[in-house]
Amino acid sequence: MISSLEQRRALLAGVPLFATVSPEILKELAARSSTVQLAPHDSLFLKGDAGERLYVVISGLIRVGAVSPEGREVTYSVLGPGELLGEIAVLDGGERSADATAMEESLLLSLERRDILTILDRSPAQALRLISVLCHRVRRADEMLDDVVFMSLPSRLAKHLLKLGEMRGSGQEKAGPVEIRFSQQELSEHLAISRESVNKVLSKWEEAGIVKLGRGRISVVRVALLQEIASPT
Amino acid sequence: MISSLEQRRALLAGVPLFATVSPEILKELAARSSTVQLAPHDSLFLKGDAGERLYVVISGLIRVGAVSPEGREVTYSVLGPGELLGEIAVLDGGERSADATAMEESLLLSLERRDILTILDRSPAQALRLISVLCHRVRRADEMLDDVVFMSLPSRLAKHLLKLGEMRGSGQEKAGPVEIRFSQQELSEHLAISRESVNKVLSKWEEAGIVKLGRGRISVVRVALLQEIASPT
DNA sequence: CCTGATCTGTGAATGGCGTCACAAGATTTC
DNA sequence: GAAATCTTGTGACGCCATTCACAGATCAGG
Repeated sequence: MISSLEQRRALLAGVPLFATVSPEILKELAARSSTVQLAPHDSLFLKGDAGERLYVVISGLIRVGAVSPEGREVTYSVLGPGELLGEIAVLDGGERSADATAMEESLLLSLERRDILTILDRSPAQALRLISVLCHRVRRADEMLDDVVFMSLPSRLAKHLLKLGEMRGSGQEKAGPVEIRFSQQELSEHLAISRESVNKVLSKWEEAGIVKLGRGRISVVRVALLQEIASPT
Repeated sequence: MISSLEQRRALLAGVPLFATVSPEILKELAARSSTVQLAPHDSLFLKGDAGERLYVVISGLIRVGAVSPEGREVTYSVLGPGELLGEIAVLDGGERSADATAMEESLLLSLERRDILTILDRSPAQALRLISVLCHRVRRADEMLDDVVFMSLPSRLAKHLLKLGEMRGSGQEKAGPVEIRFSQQELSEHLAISRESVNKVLSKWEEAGIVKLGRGRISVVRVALLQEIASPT
């Protein structure tokens, strides 16, 4: 558990967004920050909530998405260590624009809206950094739309697996096959496709020797082949 | 044609983004701005271009989207008078993230990247305004994704027609049926669905008395019914 | 160790939507 | 005014993915 102020300061300093913040302010920010720990499937906030806090992912994976009236889900993005979360509502003062849920054990730092606004107000350089984070969000959202509209189901699944692989793999490197620790049910929810379809595609891939399947686990044996499938062709 | 400096200043002043800019700066901005006139189907820029200019729509409609390798299209958004265009590349210095094309005769004001950056650097208030424009973009992109994933083809078409109707209708009010002046071919491209499907749905609606069809034209007779179809249910 | 709950694996039926193939009116062009 | 080009209208066909309906495997807890 992270409680030491110095630890929190160091974590904030490592976040790209705060790279240009002066040491004094960073220290103050760290002092005003708090931590949130989430177990898998815990919800951080729901679409429509009031949003007074902004989060930085320290460790773990957070899924940002929404649920349709009928209960189907979309995923807008999957965020990992160092990434910002919940900015939209904090910055424009509106409701949460999406649900945020932990995909695994996760630790976040949280900052208050007014602290953020104070910093932005004092430092144009800081505002510009935030602007570029937001630009990145827009680009990513557009890309997501491309994927859903243009790519086949197998391609989208392949791309998702590769992304999950590299997000969790960051640190342990290319030691052997990439392990994805999600059930087929979860994968299908991430991508808004049916569980059965996921299974059929994965089974084919297993036959082809691209992956190995286990309960709640997928080992990607031939990464290059998956990349081929994931590419638009 | 708009060439007078005073006219350009007035136009800029009307854009929400520049509402808090001081009169002197606004005047300078106006002096450094230029205008672009586009005929229907003219391209303003393409995805991948270098983006040194930001645009404000004065009149007309601009479609922002992309084309897949196979030639299919997605639409990220449709922008009308007062809206900003091309911010992403200008702000983060990257390539154009999408294609921008005029859907009808359109007039734009254009500003240079460095002029924008100067303003942002001088005024945190201005940066905050821009941040909220970007937040809006993200929300809209997410909504678009919802629509594509959750809504049926007829619902999406209905929603699109309603949107086009209100974007062009702004000014002429609810005088009689709403007229949409696009061919079924164009509508199908906007929504990344086939022309034939568009036709079949529209034909059903015509039978039901919801719309009246003509060459290159759709009159929405019963707006309320369309709204019903467009709602998620 | 037994019982539910959670996964995975499949096959059959269904349906939405794209593709293909035309046909025929409307517009433009020369 | 004849030809070429757009546009709308429709039916046939097929694919892809969802839904439904099970069955076996594995795991968690009383």
